[in-house]
This record gives sequence, C-alpha cells and structure tokens, in this order.
Amino acid sequence: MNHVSDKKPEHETIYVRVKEMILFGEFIPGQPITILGLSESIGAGVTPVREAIRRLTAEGALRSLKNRRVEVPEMSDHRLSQIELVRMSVEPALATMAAANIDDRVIAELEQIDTLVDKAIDNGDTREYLAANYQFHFTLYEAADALILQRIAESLWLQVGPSLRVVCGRYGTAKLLDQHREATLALREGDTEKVKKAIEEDIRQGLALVRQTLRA
Amino acid sequence: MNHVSDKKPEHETIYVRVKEMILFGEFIPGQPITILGLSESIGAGVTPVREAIRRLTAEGALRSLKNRRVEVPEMSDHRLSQIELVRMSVEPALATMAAANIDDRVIAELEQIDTLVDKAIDNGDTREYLAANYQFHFTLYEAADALILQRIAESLWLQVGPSLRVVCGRYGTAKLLDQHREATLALREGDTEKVKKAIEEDIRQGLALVRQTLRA
DNA sequence: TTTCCGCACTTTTGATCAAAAATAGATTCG
DNA sequence: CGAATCTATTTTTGATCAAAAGTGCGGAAA
Repeated sequence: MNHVSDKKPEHETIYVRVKEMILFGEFIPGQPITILGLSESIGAGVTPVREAIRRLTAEGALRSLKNRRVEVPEMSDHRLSQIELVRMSVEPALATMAAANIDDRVIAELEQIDTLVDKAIDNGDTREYLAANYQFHFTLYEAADALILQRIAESLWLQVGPSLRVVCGRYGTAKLLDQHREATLALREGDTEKVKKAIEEDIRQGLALVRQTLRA
Repeated sequence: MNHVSDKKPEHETIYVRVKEMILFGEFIPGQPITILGLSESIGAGVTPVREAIRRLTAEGALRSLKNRRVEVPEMSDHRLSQIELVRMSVEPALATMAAANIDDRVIAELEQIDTLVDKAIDNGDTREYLAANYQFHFTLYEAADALILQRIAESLWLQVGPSLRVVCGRYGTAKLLDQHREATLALREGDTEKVKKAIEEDIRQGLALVRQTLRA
C-alpha cells in the first residue's frame, strides 16, 4: 500500500476536541489550563496535548503566561473592540463571497442547521445553540472558499467563545435573536448585499450582548 | 529565590528564530520543511522544533500537507487578495491607534530605524532591508497597544514573507520606495489621519509589487 | 498579625526511543 | 517503454523519563 493515510494524527484530533470545548463554552474565562490535567481528563498522552495547546495559543484561544502557565483569557472592552473591528471586516466579506458561490444544496444545509439553532433556543440548550450557531456561520463561510479569511474568523470566534458561555449563563437563550432567516432568504434570492447586511447585523448583535454582559 | 524565571523556553526561542527566517526571506515559497532537518540545521532537539512548527502552522506561516509534511506556502492571487483585504483594515487601524498614543522617544526610534531601511536599500542588502522594514512597522504597531490586531498583522506578514524574497530577488532593492518618511513626519505633527494614509500607501505599494512579481 | 523562607508536591520541558508512515529508487511485470 | 510493486531509508509521531521550574502551604521570625 502507500502514501497519504487518511487517519489524522492524535494532536490534530485533540486540537479539534479542545477547540470545540472552547468554542462551545466549556471553559470559564480566566480558567487555568494544565497540560497534564487536560491530557488526563481526555485520556491522551501529554505530547500531542502539548502540540494542540501551542496551536490554540498561537490562535489566541489560550494565553500563555510568562510563568509557563496557560489560561483561558478573560474578555475586556479593549479586546472586544479589536475583535469587533476585524470581525466586521472579515465576516461580511466572507458572507459576500459565499453568497456569490453558493449552490442550493448548501443553502438547504444552512436552512437545516438553522432549524437546529431555533430548536436549541427553544429548549434553552446553551451548548447546542453555540454549536449550531457556529456550524451555521462556518458552513456559510466555507462556501466563500477563502481559507485565510476563514482562519482569521475562526481565531476570533475562539477568542469570544468563553465569553458566550457567560452571556448565556446570565440571560439564558431567551435574549438570543435568530438573524439567520434573513440570511438564508437573501441567499435564495441571490441578493448578495442583503446577505452581507444580515451577517453584519448578526455580529453586531452578538457582540453587543457580550459587551453588555461585560459591563454588568 | 522564586517564581517567574526570565529565561524563555527553548520552543519559544526556536519559534522566534524560525519566524525571522520566514519574515526575512530565508525560505523559498514551496520549500518543504522537515522537523528533523530544521532541528539539525539549527542544532536543537526535535521536540521544541515540533512545537514551534505547530505554532507557525497555526499562524499560516507554514502549511501542513495531508501527508504529514510541512511546507512554505506559495503565494497566489487568491491568497494575496485575502491578505490585502485584512491588512488594509488592520494595519491602518493600528497606525491610527499608535499615532494617538505614541511618545517622542518612540518616534525617534522609528526615525532611527528608518535610516537603517534607507541604508539597506542603498546597499542592496535585501535581508537587512526586510528586517529593518519589519522593525519599523512593528515598532509603530507596538505603540498602538492592541495585541490582537498586532498578532493578526504579524500572521499576515508571515504569509507574505517568503514572497518578498522573490520580489527582491527579481528587482533588487532598487524599486523599493521608502514610504516611511511620510509617516514619521506625520507622527511629529500629530496628524493621525496622515499617518494612516501613509501606512495605507505603504501596504498598497508593497502588495502591488508582490502581485506584479506573481503575474510575471 | 504579617512577612519571609524552606520544603513537599505539581507541572512543564526537552531528550530519547520504538513504532507507524511516507518517500525514493530499484526492480519486476505487462 | 511505462506502470505497478517492493524495499531500504528517512521522517513523523507519541510515550516515557529525568531534570528544571513553579506553586503553595506551614512555620519561624519580626
């Protein structure tokens, strides 16, 4: 046999696993992370966990203290405004590009995901809401076929992730608006500009909620 | 004594070293990277090199193939336009924020660095030019005190780095304009808007040169 | 009480090794 | 001759271990 195995290396698997833990609010802002602790809790060797943590650190999802410790960064007004600046530039661009490329099969997929979002909101299931919401956005962005932008967006989502847990912890899922219907409708109409506007609004609302929680 | 040693871990040192190799054009686009090869060439253990490579990969400076191999990515029109979009949003913002905060000591430092840029251009010293040019920009951006934006900018520079070698290889340093004087003068005048414009123009010119080289 | 120090315990770090995987050449087969 | 296969070599991967570094607590001294 030969070349190009399809099974991913352990550190890759662990990376994805921890990434999702961060994205879906399983860490508290400020929480210290230990390599040993993580590797024990997910039952993996310490070496691949180390690599995954370096990667997440490089993406800003974790912060490496000068004491060789690693922690989940806390959100601040200062950080939030930087994140907002870039998200408002990158994600609408991704949405625009996606709208130009997307085919009906993917639009249908998005509509499907959106029903999961609604269901999660109705059920007050925070973790499921965060997962479905993430999936909606990145399924859309995937269609843009712009890997560099997508990775930047992902890095920014990782930085907001832990705060979303706090937002939902405070308000539950009650306050969450679903801005997605606007977007899928516009996609069906082929109205690129409207798709962009919907995503802009979605980001604005989400970050406003985080900011509000921050100040409280 | 206690706590908080000031000596950095090996993987951190190696990260910086390799980062500079990429930034200053010591790798050719498309060049394959091997962990073993790197660790032998810089005389380090394989473990910290691995960590550094993961980190650079997460930043987009290296690309990990599905064959478990790692290479220096080649530039393309598609990648370049994504990079341009974000650089034109992030770096002018950094420059603006920097201009608002900066003190005379740092401005003097920038003027000092700029003489090094000029000298490198005169001498046709590509590596020195790239190093000084980098130092100019990031000394400025540092003053913005906006770590998230700064890290995004750095990630984008890393992705352009290897192409700059090609640009300079083709044209030498002759074609390089020095846009920096504009910027330092505007900083002295406290003209924030003009600083921003100067940086925008600098980025535009640099990327235009890369694009031109790409098409040739 | 407060501060400082020492000590036991935890964690990170980086080298090393065996196993898995990939590559490149040489060889065989059609 | 070209394509597929086998094999020797290189490389990556992940576990393990010893050494370095950090943490935090308890007790002694001010």
